[in-house]
Amino acid sequence: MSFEGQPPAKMRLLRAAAELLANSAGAPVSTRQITQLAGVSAPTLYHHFGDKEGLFDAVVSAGFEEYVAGERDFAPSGQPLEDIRRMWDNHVQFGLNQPELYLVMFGNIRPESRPAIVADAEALMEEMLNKAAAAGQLSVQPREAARSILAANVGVTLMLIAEPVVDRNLDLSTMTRDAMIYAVSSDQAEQNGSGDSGRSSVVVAAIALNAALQASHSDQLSSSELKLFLEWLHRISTSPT
Amino acid sequence: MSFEGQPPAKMRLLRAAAELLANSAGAPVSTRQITQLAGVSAPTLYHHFGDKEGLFDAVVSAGFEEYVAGERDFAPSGQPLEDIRRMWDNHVQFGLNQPELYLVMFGNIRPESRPAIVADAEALMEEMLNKAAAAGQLSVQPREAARSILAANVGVTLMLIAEPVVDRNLDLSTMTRDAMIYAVSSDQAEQNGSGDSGRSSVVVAAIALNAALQASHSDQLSSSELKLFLEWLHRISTSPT
DNA sequence: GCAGTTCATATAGCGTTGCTATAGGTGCTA
DNA sequence: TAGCACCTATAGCAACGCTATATGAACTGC
Repeated sequence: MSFEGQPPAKMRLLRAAAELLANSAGAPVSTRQITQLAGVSAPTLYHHFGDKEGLFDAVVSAGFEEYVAGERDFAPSGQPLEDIRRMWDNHVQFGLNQPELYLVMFGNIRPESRPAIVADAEALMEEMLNKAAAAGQLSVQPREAARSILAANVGVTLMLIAEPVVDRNLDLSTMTRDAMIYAVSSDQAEQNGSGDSGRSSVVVAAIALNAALQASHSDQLSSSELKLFLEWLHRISTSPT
Repeated sequence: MSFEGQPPAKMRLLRAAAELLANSAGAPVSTRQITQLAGVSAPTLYHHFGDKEGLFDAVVSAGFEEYVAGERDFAPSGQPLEDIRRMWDNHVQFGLNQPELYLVMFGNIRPESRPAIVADAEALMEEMLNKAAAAGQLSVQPREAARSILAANVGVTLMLIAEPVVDRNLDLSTMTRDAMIYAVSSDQAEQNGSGDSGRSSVVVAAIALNAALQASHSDQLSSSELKLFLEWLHRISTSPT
């Protein structure tokens, strides 16, 4: 997190607050700790930031801008939905790397003090989804999809933060992520991310197709063909992960 | 919120805390306010609840147990997925009715102080999902689905709480809810509401499986089997709507 | 080169917070 | 009635967020 370009005391306050917040492990961070670490007196803090929350907002803004900047640096992959997956994962990683910052941002949001950051995050997500919509891959409004996906993203990240580090399981994130994208995209063949989630997506798709075939009395295959088809389907569905 | 059966001072503390918390509009509630309203002195609070957070936990527990009780009173509709929708809506409504309580429960959860309530909520959701799984309507493990849905549910509720009351739009909740259930359920023709995808679920599933197979290099079928399998898949995928 | 203004920082301390060391009362069982 | 838990109160500590006030430095206009 860099705070260049700020007057020295202001910058040192930001740095001190960020550092203490990052290492506080849930304990509240006091203004006295911050001003002491910054080598500065109390009124300086209030001169620059108004109050404690103002300082924290500034820290969060800086952190979030960095996150957004990193987000934008991704070369678009040409697959908007893939970009959105990467965005989701980045969001989760940001939260897990800086849980205190994240809790300040998304854990304590209230109507009267809603950080503009939430709106920024929504806008960023919407921007990505616009590309997906332009490519005909979206079945709902980009704005609504963005809000929906972001809400789920926040919920998942908070849940993961709340879990003891040892049994944090990112499958929760992957699964929810894909569920949201799946539900929002029109071209569901786009699904299944590259890499390690590929196989389990095959299984899911096979399960879905299996169930769909059972219910639909499709007549595209003869009964003998169908029998063999279902057998293969079963073999795929029960393949080891 | 009822606290019957408690010793008088303890009960009055719980009631006072609940009332102040409900009307605090985001402002922090002090132990002095609570003890004064309860007509009790400070040490009494600490005797019964250990510390402030202990008291808040107790308030939250009582509120949540009431919510759970109401949840269980629903006569099962026979359509598990419909019950889950109702459960989701109830959760959101609970959060919007008691935002302060809700933020204490889900907004500030940390590994070292994770309320057992989250686990309870997960268990409750899982219980419902088990019925769906028994009815063959689930394409993923009930436990994972429960965690995933609950995470999204929490995220949506927090987002709605963060919004000014005037432009709160429950469509965010409905859409995310249906997206999660849609993605988690096996029988996607079962979906109501936005079933406007046009294509039959068989086709969608076949397309999905096709794409998934292309990307995953599955070795569950021999190359000749796979060739025929894909051909059939293609035939299903291109069947007339 | 100097007065006026503005910005940045410091000393000291106010009121409130969460919490506790200590002790007194109350009602039960023996 | 003695003893013993349990519950509650008085008084006060250390830490908190924050501010009234004052001092120094840097720039501005003449």
